Amino acid sequence: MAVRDEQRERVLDALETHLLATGLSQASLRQLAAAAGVSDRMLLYYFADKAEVMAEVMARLADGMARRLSVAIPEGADLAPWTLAARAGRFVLEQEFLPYMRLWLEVVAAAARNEAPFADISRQVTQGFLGWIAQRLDQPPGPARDGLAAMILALVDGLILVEVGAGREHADAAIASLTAIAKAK
Amino acid sequence: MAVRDEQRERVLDALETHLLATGLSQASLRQLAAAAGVSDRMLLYYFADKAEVMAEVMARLADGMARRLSVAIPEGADLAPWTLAARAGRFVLEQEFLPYMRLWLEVVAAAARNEAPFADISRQVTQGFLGWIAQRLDQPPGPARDGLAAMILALVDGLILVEVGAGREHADAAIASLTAIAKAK
DNA sequence: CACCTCTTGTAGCAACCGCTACATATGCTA
DNA sequence: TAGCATATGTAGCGGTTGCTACAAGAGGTG
Repeated sequence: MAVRDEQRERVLDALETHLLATGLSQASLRQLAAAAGVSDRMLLYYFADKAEVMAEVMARLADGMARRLSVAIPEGADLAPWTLAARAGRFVLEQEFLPYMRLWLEVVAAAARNEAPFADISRQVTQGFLGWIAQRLDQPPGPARDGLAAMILALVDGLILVEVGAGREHADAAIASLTAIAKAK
Repeated sequence: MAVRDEQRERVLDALETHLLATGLSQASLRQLAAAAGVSDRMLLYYFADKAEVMAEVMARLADGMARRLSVAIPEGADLAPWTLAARAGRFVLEQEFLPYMRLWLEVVAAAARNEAPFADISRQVTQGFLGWIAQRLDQPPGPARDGLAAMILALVDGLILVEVGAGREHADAAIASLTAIAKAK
C-alpha cells in the first residue's frame, strides 16, 4: 500500500501545479495523468475516479490559497474596511496569487451550474474568505461586520473579473480608487 | 435563402434562452440543436460551425444585457458612487438578471483561459459595463472617474461570486452595507 | 515452493465530440 | 419540362471522454 500512497502524494503535487497553470478545461483523465507523469490507467488505480482526483487536488489548492492569504495579512490586523480591501486587492493581483484567482473563477463558474465537486469546494472556500476578512477588520463581531466582509469579498473577487475582462491597468485603477478612499477617511 | 435566415433567427432566439438557463457546459452541437428544435445537421447548415453559433448567440446575449441595464438605470442619472453601486448591485441580483450574471461568470472564466470567442466577448462586455457605470456617475470625465468605475464594476460583478459561493443572504448583506455607506455620506 | 496481495501494462468499451459525405426532396427559373 | 440552387435526412467519420476487463510481474508469507 506504501507505493500507492506515495504516488497519490506525488500525483497531487503535480496536479496542483498543472491545474494552476492550465485551468479546469485541461483536466481530462488522460491530460491529468500525463501532467502527473503516470498512465491514465494508474491514475484510476491511485484514485477511485476522476471526481476523487479533482476533489483532493482542489482541497490542496484551497489549503494553499488559505495559507498564502494568512501569511500576506496576519490575523487580527485590525484594519479599516477600505484599507483591508485595498491591501487584499493588491495581494490578490500579485504574480504569485493570480493563478489561484483565475482557477477560483472557474471553480465558482462551475459551482454556479451545480457541478460536483465544485459546488462544495466553492462554498467552503468562500466561507474561508469571509472569515479571513472578518478577522482582519477593525469591527466588533456581528451582522454589521459580516455585511462589510461580504462587501469586501465581492470587491476583491470582482477585481479579477475586471482584470480578465479589461486588463491589469483597470484592476490597478480600481485599487488606486480604493486607496484614495481609504486615505480620505 | 429566406428559410435559412428565418431559421437562423428562430434558432438564435431559442439558444439565447437555452444558454441562460443551462450555461456553457450544456452547449454541445447536439444539445444546442435539440434546444433549438432542429437536427445537429441543420444547425451546421444554418451556421458555418459551432464557433459561429456561439459567437452570434453571445452577441445577442450581450445586447440583451446592455438593453436591460440601460433601462434599469437611465444614462446620466448622476449618482454618487456608493449609491450607484448599491442600485446596480440590487438590480444585478434580481430574478430576471441573475441568469445573465451566471452566464457572464462562465464567459469570463473561459476568457481567463483564452478560449475563443469568449475572450473577445468578455472584453467587449466589460468595456460596455465600464462605460455604463461612468455615464451614470456624478463625476467629471477623467482618470478618477474611470478608476471609480472600475472599482464599482469589481464590486457589482463580485456580488455574484458571493451569491454563488455563500448564498443570496450574504450578497444581500453586502448590498445592505453598501447602502449604509451611501447614506452615511 | 505455492499462494496471495500489490502494482502495472495493454487493450478496448460505449458514449459523446465537432463535422461531413451523400442521397433526396422541393420549388423556382430558363 | 429540364435543370439547378435550396433545403433536409441518414449515416458515419476520426477523435476524445471516463472507465474497465484481463493478464502478468513483483514481493512477501505460509
